[in-house]
Formats: sequence, C-alpha cells, structure tokens
Amino acid sequence: MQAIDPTAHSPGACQAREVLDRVGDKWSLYVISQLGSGTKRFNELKREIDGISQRMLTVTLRGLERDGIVTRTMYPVMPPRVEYSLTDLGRTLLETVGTFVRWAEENLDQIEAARARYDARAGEIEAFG
Amino acid sequence: MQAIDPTAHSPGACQAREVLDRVGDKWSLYVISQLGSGTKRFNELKREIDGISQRMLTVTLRGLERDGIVTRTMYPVMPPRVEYSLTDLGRTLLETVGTFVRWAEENLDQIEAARARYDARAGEIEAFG
DNA sequence: CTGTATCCAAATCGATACTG
DNA sequence: CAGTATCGATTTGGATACAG
Repeated sequence: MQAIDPTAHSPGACQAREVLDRVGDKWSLYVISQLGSGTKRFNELKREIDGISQRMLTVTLRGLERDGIVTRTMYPVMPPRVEYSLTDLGRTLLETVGTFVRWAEENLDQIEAARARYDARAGEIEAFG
Repeated sequence: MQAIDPTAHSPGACQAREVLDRVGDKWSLYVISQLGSGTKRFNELKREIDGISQRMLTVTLRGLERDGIVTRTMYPVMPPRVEYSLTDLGRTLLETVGTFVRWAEENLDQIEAARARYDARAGEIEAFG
C-alpha cells in the first residue's frame, strides 16, 4: 500500500486518523461485524457482543450513527423497540472490517506463538542477563 | 462477511478481540502503514507519524515486535542505530490495514457530512425540542 | 540516537441506580 | 426494552528528566 505521509499535509491523510479512531476501535469493529448479518435490536447486540457494557454499546452505536454508518429506527410502542442496521456506507466498511477481523482470527496462533517467544526471551534476560 | 458469534465460544473468535485491540489501535495502524514503504529508524518513524510521542512510539513498536509483526535490529555503534521493518506476518497485515486506511481517506467527506447533519439535528432538538 | 523512568492530567470504562 | 446519569477505578498518554 501507499504509506501515509503526514509531511504532505494533504487534508485526507491528516483527518483520516480521526475516522480510524472512531471506526477502528474494538467495539465498533464488533458492532459492524454483527450488523453485517442483518438488522438487530439493542439487547440482541448486547447479548451477541460478549463483554460489552450497556454504556459502551450505547456510546458506540451513537458514534456509528453520527458517522452515518448505522441507522437507528425507533418504534414508539410499549415496551420500546429500537432497531439498528448498516447504511450503504456501513456496508462498504463491513467488507474492510471483515478482512481485518478474519486476519486476526486466522493469524491468532502465529501471534500467540510470537508472544510466547518474546516473553520467554524477556524472562531469560531478567533471570540471567 | 461472516458475523462473529461469541455464543459459539470458538477459541478463535473469543481471542481475536485481543489481537484486534493491539493491532487495531491508532498508532499501530500508522506504524504498520509507514513501515510498508520499507525499513525505518526510530526517529524517522517519529518524524513521519505526526503527533506521536516518543513514549507511544516505543510502546507501540514493542507491542508490534512482541506480536511478531515488526523486527527490531540494533547496531551496537555510537550513536546507536536501530532499524524497524515488517516481518512476513506484518506484510500480510499491511494489506488489510491498507484497505482500512484507504477506506477512511476515501469516505472522509461522506462521514464529515453525516456528522454535520447529525450535529445540526441534535442542535435543533436542544434549541427547539 | 534511542531509548527508560517518573509523574500527572485526561480519557475510558464498568457498575450501579434510575426513567419513560 | 432501551436507554440516561453518575461515580470511582483503571488505563492511557504527554511532558520531562535522565542514561547508554
């Protein structure tokens, strides 16, 4: 790929970081990934994304909605029903996120192994160095 | 893409998050992106990655080295010379990161527009709602 | 040049309690 | 059900000083 060159001060490269910060965080990645399989309700997402708190799901969904990546549809019934789904823009992002998540899954073993080697070496140095 | 299903408790899906956390953060993305154009020295990276502090560059590089994504080569000369480059694993990640960063750059305008709309609507509600 | 160590401020996040 | 509000703990990150 083309390396990003901040020295060029192209508006795109400088502001892209802000986008990556928002959309590249752990929970956003998982919300986008989950919404890839269709429209979901709030608690449905909460159940499916292991370990996310209500607060973080709310915050993440608001951010993605603000960025035009998910839509929020509220049905004024009792009890309330709110549905989330990807926008067109969100679906283009889904492709990218997908390859990223798959990369992580596919290379887990290699990374774990690398970590083990690194930690073992660090331990050695601490003990005998 | 395939949605991640934490309820399945597949070892890959559950631990992939840990990998994404490390490799998906802001600074890692930029370090990987920069190293895509070749081997770099510490201060070279620091200059090229706008806004990164010495501390965060060190922390980020250590993490990526631990995960087997970058190699660190130290030349015992005075003054010290340390070179960083991507491993084979790192180069496979570069592809993925590249599409991600490009997505952010290419869709910056759409996202900014969406944010402006969202914020305008929120302002309205605050003022007249 | 390439770091490490320390301190402190700010952001993040989870838990909990409460609301329409 | 789908949130909001608040609080305290943890994490993160920048600034600074120092070292091989």
